[in-house]
Amino acid sequence: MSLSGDHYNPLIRKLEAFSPLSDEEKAAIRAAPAQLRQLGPREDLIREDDPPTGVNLVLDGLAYRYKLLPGGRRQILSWLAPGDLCDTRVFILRRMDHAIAAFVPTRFAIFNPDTIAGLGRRHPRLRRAIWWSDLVEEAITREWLVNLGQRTAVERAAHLLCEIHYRLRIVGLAGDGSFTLPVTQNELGDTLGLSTVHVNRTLQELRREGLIAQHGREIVVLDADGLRRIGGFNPNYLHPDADSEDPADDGLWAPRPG
Amino acid sequence: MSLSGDHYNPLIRKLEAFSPLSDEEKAAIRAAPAQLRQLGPREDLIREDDPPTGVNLVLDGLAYRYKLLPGGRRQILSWLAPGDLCDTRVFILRRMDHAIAAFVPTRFAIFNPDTIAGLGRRHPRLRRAIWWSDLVEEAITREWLVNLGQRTAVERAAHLLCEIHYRLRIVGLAGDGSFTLPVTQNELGDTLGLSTVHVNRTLQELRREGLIAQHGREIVVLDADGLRRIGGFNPNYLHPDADSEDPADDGLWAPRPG
DNA sequence: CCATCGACCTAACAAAGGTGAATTCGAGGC
DNA sequence: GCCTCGAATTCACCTTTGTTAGGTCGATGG
Repeated sequence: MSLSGDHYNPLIRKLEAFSPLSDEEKAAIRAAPAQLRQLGPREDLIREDDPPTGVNLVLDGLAYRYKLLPGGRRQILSWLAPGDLCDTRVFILRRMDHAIAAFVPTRFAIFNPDTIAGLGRRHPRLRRAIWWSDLVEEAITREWLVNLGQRTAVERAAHLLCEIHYRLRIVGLAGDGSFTLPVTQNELGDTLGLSTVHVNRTLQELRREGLIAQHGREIVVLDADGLRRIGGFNPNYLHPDADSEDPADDGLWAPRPG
Repeated sequence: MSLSGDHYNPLIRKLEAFSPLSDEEKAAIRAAPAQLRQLGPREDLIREDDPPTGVNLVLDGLAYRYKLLPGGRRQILSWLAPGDLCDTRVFILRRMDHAIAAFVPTRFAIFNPDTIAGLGRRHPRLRRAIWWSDLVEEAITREWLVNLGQRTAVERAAHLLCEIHYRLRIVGLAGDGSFTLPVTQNELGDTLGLSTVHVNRTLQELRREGLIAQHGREIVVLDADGLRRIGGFNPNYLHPDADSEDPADDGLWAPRPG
């Protein structure tokens, strides 16, 4: 398949948060051949020690990277939202050092690394945008390290909610006031390095303070500023800035004429 | 300057852990023009919000990435050892989302991004090796997330010691039995997400269990297996495997003939 | 209607780790 | 040899978070 039939392509939406794309660039993305893979809830896309397969793009749903430890412990390393393009270079490695799975039914487009390479080669602005999305993923991981290392339970939870709300808004999956958080408290705990019981206490505190309300799996943000303040959330690490360079001048890592 | 005068180039040593390099490839690295920067202890190379400058290579000493939080909290995000090539693509971003500083007097070679791009363009095997070192840095950050999220203080410390010992050995800066850990307990705490007092208790426990001994800043590994077991250290995430691909066949992201 | 199952929630208690304030140690400078 | 200073160490106490165990609720299926 290719993505050409998709009325709505979340990758385009995501990359345009960095740099506007021409019709030709968008068409190139839509025309890129990909394999479609549909996962049910809690199903693995790829496991630790498996050889990497391709470049994964989340189309809808919600996925996560994780690592298991002896004793049944699990750390969730990142959340992958629609529009997130994962592992653009991981084919270099012999095997995965972590696994990827879906929280809820999730569709992936799986590209051959050559396909992504070709897009970058033919469209310098796409190459820059893809690198930007790689760099943002790395920055998110670092910020999560800050979260686990320095923040209290309430701060961690508030920070995560701000980040997810922000990321979902970029791809049009959340409004200003609310969003869907399709994960259990146990999964939140494995994300935040907290026990399920303490996640429960922590969410209660956020509700008691009037920062959020929950209706099922819908999170209503009652006090966005307060949530940001508690979590110490500063979106700079998501690098929302529009691209500043003229891509025509950008020959980095690209073939040189002659 | 270039690195040509350096009798010993830690980048070559590091990259050869992935893939053996030809004399021509090594010569290309040595000939790459770079700016030398020498930092004193606790001095910053670059601060959060600064625009990225270039691609940084640690030549000797020991450096770290970190992020500050209100209230004087600090999380150290990674340690940068000699041979670590940092931020090969960060020039894409407008500003740094974290800072880099030195633990001890440290020398850096700072490359123009174009220089690194050129190396990769002309030497496919170098490009692969540099990507590998990027991917390993990302994997280390993920493993640190596991460390902070799931492991107890003693486990965290043991894991960090195993990792650092391993990484220093790769570049010939440690033998099997001991290595230098030139950081204070306060800095260890900001790395491990622990208070200084608790780092002290934790190191005492590792000594009491006969796993390590300390002579000043020298760590003597008395029971390497025990330390690995306690820390749950599995070096797979450092991807020590030699490269398996024939670089001649590797045209990914590279200019295509014709 | 009833049984089942997963998720959410609660409570009592235990353990890990943080805090603030000394005190000791050790290397370098005089 | 003595002083100084940062780092390591110790202590008493406290807070946060984990653990174990149970209970409630709602959706699903027989």
